[in-house]
Amino acid sequence: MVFTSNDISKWENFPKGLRVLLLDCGDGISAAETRSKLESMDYIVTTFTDGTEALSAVIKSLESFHIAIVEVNTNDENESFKFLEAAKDHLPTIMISNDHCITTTMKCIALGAVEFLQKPLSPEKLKNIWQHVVHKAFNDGGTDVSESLKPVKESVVSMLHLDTDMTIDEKDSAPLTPQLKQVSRLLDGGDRQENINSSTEKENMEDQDIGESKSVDTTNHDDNVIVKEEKLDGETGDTKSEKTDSVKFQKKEDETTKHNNKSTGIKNLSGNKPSRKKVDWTQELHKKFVQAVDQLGVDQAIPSRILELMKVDGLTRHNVASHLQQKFRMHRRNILPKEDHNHRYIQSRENHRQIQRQYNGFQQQHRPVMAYPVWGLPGVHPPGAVPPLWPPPLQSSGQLPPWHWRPPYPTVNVNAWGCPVVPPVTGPFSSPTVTGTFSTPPATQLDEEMVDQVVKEAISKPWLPLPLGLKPPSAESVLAELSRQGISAVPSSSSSCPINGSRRLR
DNA sequence: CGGTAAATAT
DNA sequence: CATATTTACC
Repeated sequence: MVFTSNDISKWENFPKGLRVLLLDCGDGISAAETRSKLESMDYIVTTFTDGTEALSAVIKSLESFHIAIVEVNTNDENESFKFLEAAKDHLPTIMISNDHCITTTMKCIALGAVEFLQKPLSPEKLKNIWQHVVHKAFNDGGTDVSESLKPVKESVVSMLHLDTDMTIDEKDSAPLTPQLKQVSRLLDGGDRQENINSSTEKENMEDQDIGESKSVDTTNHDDNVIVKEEKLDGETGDTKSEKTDSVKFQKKEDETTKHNNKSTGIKNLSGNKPSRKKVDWTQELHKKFVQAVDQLGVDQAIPSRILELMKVDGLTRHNVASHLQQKFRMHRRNILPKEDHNHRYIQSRENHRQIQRQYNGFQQQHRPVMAYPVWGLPGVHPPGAVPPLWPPPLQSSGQLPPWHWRPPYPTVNVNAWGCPVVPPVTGPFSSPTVTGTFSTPPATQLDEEMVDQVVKEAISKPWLPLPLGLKPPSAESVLAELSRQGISAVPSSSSSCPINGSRRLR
């Protein structure tokens, strides 16, 4: 697996080191108790009994706090509220109290507290407060947010860059910035995008948001839609020549099944001027491509055939050939060594590449959710399941990024609190992401690093044959599966020859 | 046509 | 600077 025991331990320690400003204007007793609880969480606590001092500390950033927790004393609330109002813009501020009155709670929230916690505090309640920090760091960008949150944001950003970023289509790599403008989709009346979380705007609501929902919960949320935006080609002066017309990649969903189409890869911009060139190999498209190749069998996967099977209008044989060549065969060669002498060379070279390449570009964009998603395509047409989402649809609000994938470079800013920025997701979500993605390679003795490399490779390049004994389904199995699903043959034109073996003449 | 390499675009 | 995709060629 991708995990090393080390990583896991880091996970568990995660929120550790969060720097908390604790303000309790009342008796020092409850403060001491609270402090103790916070410290038991491994947070670094600094207690204040004077609101003004506390505020001063926040503003001067003498200490870099990540979050403030303020005790609301039933008798003297004002001091607390005063602090809250002044500090809320700088730090996410949580109010705590023995007073369980809804009015008090409401007031706290209304005044800008990110959360109101009833005492007694419990580890459960304290465990996730870091989420407010991240939320604040992100959504309250600009302004007066405490400097201490900057590093937090950077860390998270770099982490998210891993996968998030690209998912949203290079241009608006702003998923990280407060304004995640999902303007986009000016295209076809498609509008599948069911929800685009716009947690961004209206900062005023923001706080309440959190308050109500009880916690920011950056964890999961099922897949969301990808904000995909068709590039309006700068189609400048296309007046003559390019008879671009036909090139609208029509995605004809062969699968009539519901198929939640998340980011639609190729979309025909309504009325757009057909993009003349440049095929966008998105999930949809690639998926078709892969299906086609699969059906044909790697051996007979030949551009023209693939093209037919894909049934994508406007796609040219060349596009396909190129994709095929570049994405499949090229790699296959490097991986499936042939000559012994060259072997070593190639191998090491490949390794080297991997290390350098790190996560970016194509690979990043399309990090598969499953180890061998596409080839497996058990669910190509299956009415119910549409498994392989090549470029994983993480996105918007609570996409749960595979944070566990250690970025190649230091992502976690040392100034940020805690070790890794891996959320201590404890819910049901954590496992799915992490597990079952691929079978452990039989790499008994191999160095962990190496295994890691290989696995990453496999994960990141679904179009490749699996290394280390993992093998893609045979064409037969794929066909079998297809027929099992009632798709015994490819309909219409030419190909209805389910038996891939037969090559056709043409 | 199918494959590649070189050229470009990102 | 590396990768993705398109073009040019064989």
